[in-house]
Amino acid sequence: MAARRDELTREATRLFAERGFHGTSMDALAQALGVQKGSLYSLIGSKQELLYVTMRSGATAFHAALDAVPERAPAAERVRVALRGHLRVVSEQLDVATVFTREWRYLEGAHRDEIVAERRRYEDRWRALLREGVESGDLRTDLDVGAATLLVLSAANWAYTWLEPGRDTDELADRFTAILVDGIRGYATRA
Amino acid sequence: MAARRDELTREATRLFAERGFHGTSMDALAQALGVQKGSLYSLIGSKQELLYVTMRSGATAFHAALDAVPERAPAAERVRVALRGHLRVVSEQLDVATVFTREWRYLEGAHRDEIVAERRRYEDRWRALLREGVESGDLRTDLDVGAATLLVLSAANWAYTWLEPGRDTDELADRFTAILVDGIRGYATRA
DNA sequence: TCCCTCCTACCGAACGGTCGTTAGCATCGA
DNA sequence: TCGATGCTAACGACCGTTCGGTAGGAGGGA
Repeated sequence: MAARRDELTREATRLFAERGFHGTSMDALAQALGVQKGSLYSLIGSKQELLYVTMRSGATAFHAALDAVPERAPAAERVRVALRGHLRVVSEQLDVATVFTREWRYLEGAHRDEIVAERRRYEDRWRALLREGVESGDLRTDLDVGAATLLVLSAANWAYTWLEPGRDTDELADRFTAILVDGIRGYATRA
Repeated sequence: MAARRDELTREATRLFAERGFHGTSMDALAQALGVQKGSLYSLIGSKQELLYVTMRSGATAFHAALDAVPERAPAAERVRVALRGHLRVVSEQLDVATVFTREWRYLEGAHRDEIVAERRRYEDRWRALLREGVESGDLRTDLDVGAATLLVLSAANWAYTWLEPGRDTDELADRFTAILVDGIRGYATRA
């Protein structure tokens, strides 16, 4: 049941991703559903609520991807799996990922606080993953964990701007991991 | 002369960065200047034009930063200088950088085409920089230049979200460069 | 010095249109 | 019969933009 409501939230996510939250009117949304804009309010309480349900499904998807990272494994392997998971979410739910990383600032009130906290928690989990790698000796002891976290999260958060839906993201994640783990320096110039 | 107009574009950039283009009304802009909204139109032709001048100064700033990268120098050093330049622009002109990377899609018509081309050219210049590093032997011959470019541009483009204005970005750029060049792998686990 | 013209900046009011939202009523399948 | 879904019409607020008018100063010619 509530199939029509799902249709609405899906269409809303798509338009929010394409034109932005403020750039999408309830009227445009209604037209996409083939319906009068007043009719939308028998399916949803407000435009804000529409944004919120998108954000919630984004938060759920990204955290679920991190849940699949094995507790006991070499750090490089854990990074690889985490990056694979993140990029897979982005490519399989590109609109959700786009809205989640770009439009969260237009949430208001308690919903906003909640989503901001979820985003922060996601970053903290990544930071912990890298810190544990240093502590276990898998990663270099002089690694700047803060900078490394920033770097990998940048790659993850920027992916929605260039990732084509349906692309093989596992291989891509592995390439990123390879660069992160071993660096770009030429063999000949290694000190 | 035209001092008042500069004041307007500066305030517009600030508000576009804070609330987004569609989230900023001409009325809010006028209030920030202490003026009636109709009065803005003796200083600027349209809201679109206001967005465009911000985008232009962003494009100019980022390209100028890349111009300062030495032609003949080890690739790692060139990456370091380029990254320093980019992050310096972001921190010194945070609002401009924010609008440039986040609000460009709301430009319309020919202005949009122009700015999109500038953004693409900037990315191409980065890609060339890394490719030349491989060709000169400074960077590993098996480096995936596309993935490496994506990685470094992600870090650059995401910086506006976390960089605090006035922070020492040179040191930060060097830390990023160090990770990119040598990787995160622990010495003990090096193959 | 005076006058006239031009320019910049702003005013207050209004334009037609769109915004998100609400109310009351109709339809229809379960 | 009842809940889900949709309609039409309207609400007040706000949108970006245009308008005619005006204050004040700069510049130039007589």
